[in-house]
Amino acid sequence: MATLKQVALQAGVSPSTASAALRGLDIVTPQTTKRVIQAADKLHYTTNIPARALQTGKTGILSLVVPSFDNGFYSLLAQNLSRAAMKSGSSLIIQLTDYDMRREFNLSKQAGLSLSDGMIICNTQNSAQKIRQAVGSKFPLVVIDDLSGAEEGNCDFLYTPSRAGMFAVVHHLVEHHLRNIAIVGISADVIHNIDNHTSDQGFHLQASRGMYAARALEHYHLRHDDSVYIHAPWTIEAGIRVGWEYARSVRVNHRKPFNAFACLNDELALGVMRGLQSGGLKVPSDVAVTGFDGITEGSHSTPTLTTVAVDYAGLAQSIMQLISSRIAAPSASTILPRTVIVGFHLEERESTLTSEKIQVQPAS
Amino acid sequence: MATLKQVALQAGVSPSTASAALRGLDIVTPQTTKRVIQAADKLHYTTNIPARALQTGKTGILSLVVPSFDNGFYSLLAQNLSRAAMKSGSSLIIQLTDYDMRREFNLSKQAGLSLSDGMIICNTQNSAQKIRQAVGSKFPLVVIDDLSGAEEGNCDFLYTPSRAGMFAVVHHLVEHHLRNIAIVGISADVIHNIDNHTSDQGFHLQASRGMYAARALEHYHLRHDDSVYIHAPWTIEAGIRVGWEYARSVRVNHRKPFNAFACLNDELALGVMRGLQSGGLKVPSDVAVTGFDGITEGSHSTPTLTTVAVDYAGLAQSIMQLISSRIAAPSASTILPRTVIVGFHLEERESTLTSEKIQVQPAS
DNA sequence: CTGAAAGCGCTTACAG
DNA sequence: CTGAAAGCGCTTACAG
Repeated sequence: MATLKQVALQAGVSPSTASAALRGLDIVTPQTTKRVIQAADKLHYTTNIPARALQTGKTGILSLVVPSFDNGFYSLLAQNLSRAAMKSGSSLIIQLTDYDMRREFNLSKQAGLSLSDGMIICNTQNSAQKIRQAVGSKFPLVVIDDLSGAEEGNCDFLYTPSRAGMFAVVHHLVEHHLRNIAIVGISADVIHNIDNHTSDQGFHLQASRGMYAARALEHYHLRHDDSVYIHAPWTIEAGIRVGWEYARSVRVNHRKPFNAFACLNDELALGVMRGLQSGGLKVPSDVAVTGFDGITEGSHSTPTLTTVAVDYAGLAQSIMQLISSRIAAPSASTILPRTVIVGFHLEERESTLTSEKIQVQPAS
Repeated sequence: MATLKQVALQAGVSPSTASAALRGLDIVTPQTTKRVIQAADKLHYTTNIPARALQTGKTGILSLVVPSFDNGFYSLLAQNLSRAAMKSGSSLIIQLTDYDMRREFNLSKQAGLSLSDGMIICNTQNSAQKIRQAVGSKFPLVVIDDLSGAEEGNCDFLYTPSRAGMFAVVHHLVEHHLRNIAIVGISADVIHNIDNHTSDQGFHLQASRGMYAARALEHYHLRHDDSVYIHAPWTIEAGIRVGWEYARSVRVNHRKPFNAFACLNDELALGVMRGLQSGGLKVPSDVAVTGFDGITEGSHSTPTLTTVAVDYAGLAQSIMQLISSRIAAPSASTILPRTVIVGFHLEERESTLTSEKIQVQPAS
């Protein structure tokens, strides 16, 4: 490995000049710059990152902390962020918490160390405030779907489009005459208590997405008594159970209380479809199903899944902007916390495909 | 951020002693060690990685280069490797090539630089030899399912269990009376020419897995004329097309030439099932389907997919062993190239579930 | 515009 | 067993 010193020697300049030339500083003559670059090429020089990092304090590495890749949301996030990082010349270290509180905390702590310039985290076990403690007060930090909802911790917040997304889903269902909608992934209890103790309990995403679903039902004058909310963890397994149970109750009672299941994420929706089908119900003709996230699996399932497809490229881009600006900022300056809500589009697929579609006039 | 110097001062020793103490070298008195550790704790000291790296040449970072996370194989690999790396105190940088040759080459080059201690790559566009060129001759390198099959490049090779896996699949199908087996994902041409120009064309995995499938058919005295091999890229989309086409031909000709489709990877298998079903055929009663890889989607599909489930934890562990030993080795010493074939088990699921199962005596 | 000097925070011989 | 010195490969003020 050639060093800067060798390059400087080869080019007949001092290391300082070589350094400036290679970084394209315009305080150096075009000619010398050229000479230096040629020398560098000849020697296959590449700057030693740790050495530069030691001096500048910047490694060009970003940390991404997510619970797991089992949920397609996180692997899409990782994939898009990895691309975006590469484009801006950074590398991405990806660490998994496996939904473990201590590991989440420790990984944050590590990230705040000397290795990376900033961290993006999908924290599921510790509040943003706690994460901030772990990384240190000045460390660039982006929190995705903040679990506390408190937006404390002096970092940048990024949210999936729960409000607009759930409204779009309900609008879409109503357009298709599907007016008996169950909301899967939230209990009526939580909906009722949302205003009392919103955010201090660590499942803000679930609660807020559920709440917006409830608001959307009201908005379109749909049934929204307690029986409409079906509690379930946001996993495929839980979804299967919900679908299966419902199918069983239909068989027993000879009644179909719902014609659509709006699930609060895709995993759940995928499970629900499977459960319904193995229970003998047809999707969408007996019951339509919708998801939220736009994970890849939903485009390959049988039937394919109508869902709120998050704009992952945009998500990654926003993250890079937020974090880059903090990394670039002189440490003295304070950028105030910012909040970004990601874009989406409603991906209409087979799971809500009914023959007729009507034009809906939303209630004012 | 506290520095080693400050810790030393606090503990009343020299930086060199503090350094040795913190690294647990036994050349330092237990008492002083203890004092140093206490001082470090008190000051929340953590060693500056770039500074250490500058000195030692080791960053504790490993690079993983994969094409994309769209194929569940790569995200499972990443997930398991990330865990394994964490366990041994390293971090994992994950980079995506998007199946682009230049990017694959450039990322390898970067990895060989000063940032990471070693690289694990699923190269799909450049031969191992080319990758070796990019990273430099001494850089620790593990190649997964080497695309050239030439095993040149002086690195460690890791393979998925194509031979044993395909034999297990065919054995399983035969046990279930499914003796008319199509192999999906390889053309008869390649099978015929396998011995002539095995490996020089950059799709060794496809060719060798296909070849072992062919051998397995022969072994069990099954039909293995050309019509049995169905060419298709290893993607869901291609699989859908294959399944759909077959269903159509069955409708037209009123004949079912196959009762099982053994697909060379899971993506393909998932697509085939979908294509068959939307073409009106039932899986497994009309045609059984098997995959290869054991990606998560196969446990959630309808029906769930019988597949060769690779031992991902073992895979990750093997990789860590291979690469750690090279990193630890004094640069003078040369470790000869090693080859590891990963373990697996045949995951029997619904896609091959038939009522009866027979005991097979493999042909000798 | 260019170069000599200092230093980032560690580890590694080498004396004592 | 411990410490003073040198140095890893850069960049950053500061003179010229």
